[in-house]
Amino acid sequence: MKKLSSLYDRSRIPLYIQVASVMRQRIETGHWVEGDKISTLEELEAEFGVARVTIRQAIELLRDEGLVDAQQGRGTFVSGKPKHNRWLNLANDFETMISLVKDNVLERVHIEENVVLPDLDESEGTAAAEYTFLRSVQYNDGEPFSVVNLHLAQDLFSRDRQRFTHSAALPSIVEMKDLKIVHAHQTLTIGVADPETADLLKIGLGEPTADCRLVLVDDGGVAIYVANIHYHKDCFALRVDLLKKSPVANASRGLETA
Amino acid sequence: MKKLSSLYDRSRIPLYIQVASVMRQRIETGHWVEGDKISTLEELEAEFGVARVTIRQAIELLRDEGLVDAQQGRGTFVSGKPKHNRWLNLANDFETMISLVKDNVLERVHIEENVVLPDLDESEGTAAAEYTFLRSVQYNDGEPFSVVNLHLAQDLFSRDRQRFTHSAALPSIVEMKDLKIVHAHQTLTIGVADPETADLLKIGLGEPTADCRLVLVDDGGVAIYVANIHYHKDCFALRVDLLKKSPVANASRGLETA
DNA sequence: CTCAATTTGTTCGTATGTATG
DNA sequence: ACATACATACGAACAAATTGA
Repeated sequence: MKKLSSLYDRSRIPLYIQVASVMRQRIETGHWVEGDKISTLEELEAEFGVARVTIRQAIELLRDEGLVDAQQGRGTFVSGKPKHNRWLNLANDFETMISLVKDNVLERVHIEENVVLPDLDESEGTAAAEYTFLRSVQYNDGEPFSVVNLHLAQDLFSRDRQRFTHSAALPSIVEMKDLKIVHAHQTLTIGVADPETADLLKIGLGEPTADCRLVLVDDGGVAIYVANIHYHKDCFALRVDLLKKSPVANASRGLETA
Repeated sequence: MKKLSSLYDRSRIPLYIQVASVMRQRIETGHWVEGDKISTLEELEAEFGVARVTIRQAIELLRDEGLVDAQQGRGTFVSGKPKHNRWLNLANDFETMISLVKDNVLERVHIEENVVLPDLDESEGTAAAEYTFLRSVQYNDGEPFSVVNLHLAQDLFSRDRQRFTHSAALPSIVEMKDLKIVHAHQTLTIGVADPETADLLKIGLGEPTADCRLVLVDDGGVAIYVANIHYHKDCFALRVDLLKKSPVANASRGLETA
């Protein structure tokens, strides 16, 4: 039998899904424009190095999503763009971050007091004795776009249980005048959704997410705020202005990037 | 439990791969520590709500990766962490970026002169009449970690063909004293690998990548440098210092470089 | 209008992969 | 380990719709 394509060997994800992903991206990025006739099955067959039926399966997927319209004898045409909600969620400075977070609609799904920090940090301060673990889901237009797993120093949480329980923690923290944040940083990576995250974000298990680790350290060198945030990959974009030293002026939500 | 069965509906990725992803993540995050005996097949079976054989298939995958060691009659033990090479490739300011790029080992895989910019930009300057398209792969330790698709204004390229052909473009550009960059920004999203990118990065078709669009605009408002960079998801991390050097004193928001 | 070329749609047979019990 | 069911992928052939010479 013919070997499966070499690309397929590298990831065991079904071929037709891989192909569909690529075609979907081409539509999204405008490489294939709406109304255009895309390559014929034979061309695609050759380009991707897969069987005709496999291409058809991929097109079938896109058709179900309303992205293409295949007409016998004529060709396959792009019939729409995937609605992508790219919100600029992340900020490059503390001020912007606070202002963004303040308006977030969130739902606390889990709270557990008096826990220890599970994964000790490397060089981002020392751990407090006890933390409160808070998991929340952030919504935009009723759709979940991120899951926040926050370890908040227990003594901080105890100071205003009510507020920390029902609203975003960050604004509450900055309002504590006696508290000095001497260090704050974000590290962004790409991860995969575990069962809980997948469930909360309504995505598939193992699908990619933008993972952001946000740590605040006080003047005692203690990591008082350790958050692991998983963003839905389609609801995430980060814009960095490379020349301006001042905060980016993009405080508005719902801003399109493409 | 059929909790996972419903998750499975959302992503047609084979179940045992999804399960393996989760287990891999547990090892990576330290939820399962090296040397530990992980849950028995029966427990996992119950937790994930899948058949015993499916769990075994997942464990088989992890065993091939050297992450676990299954011993008949004893149990399955964590035998190692996935080695991930997380290099901090991206920068938040222009100077840092240049210094990072300068040392990059890259291989030009494709050059095409006198092309037009394919996807016109939204609000990031006007397009030049003609561009040179350069595709290169960046290596670290012999492993490819990013693919750069660059559209460079044709007149710039013509000024030093030799150099642009064989080394990174960014340093060459900043050295042109008569050229004024008035705007530079990066936008980061999560995308999927198309056939060429997958081939060059040695990953599977449709696997997630960190996509970075980098645009430089000169004092004429022309986008002279438009790059779409695809980073291997495991070779990518972006660290943002939220307090450092950023004027937290919100008053100082002047200093326009235009 | 017919013919031929093009292009999508359908079906068959076969092999292998996935998942259950 | 086995039996079963269904999904995935291939190649090839054929059917049906469209287009234009």
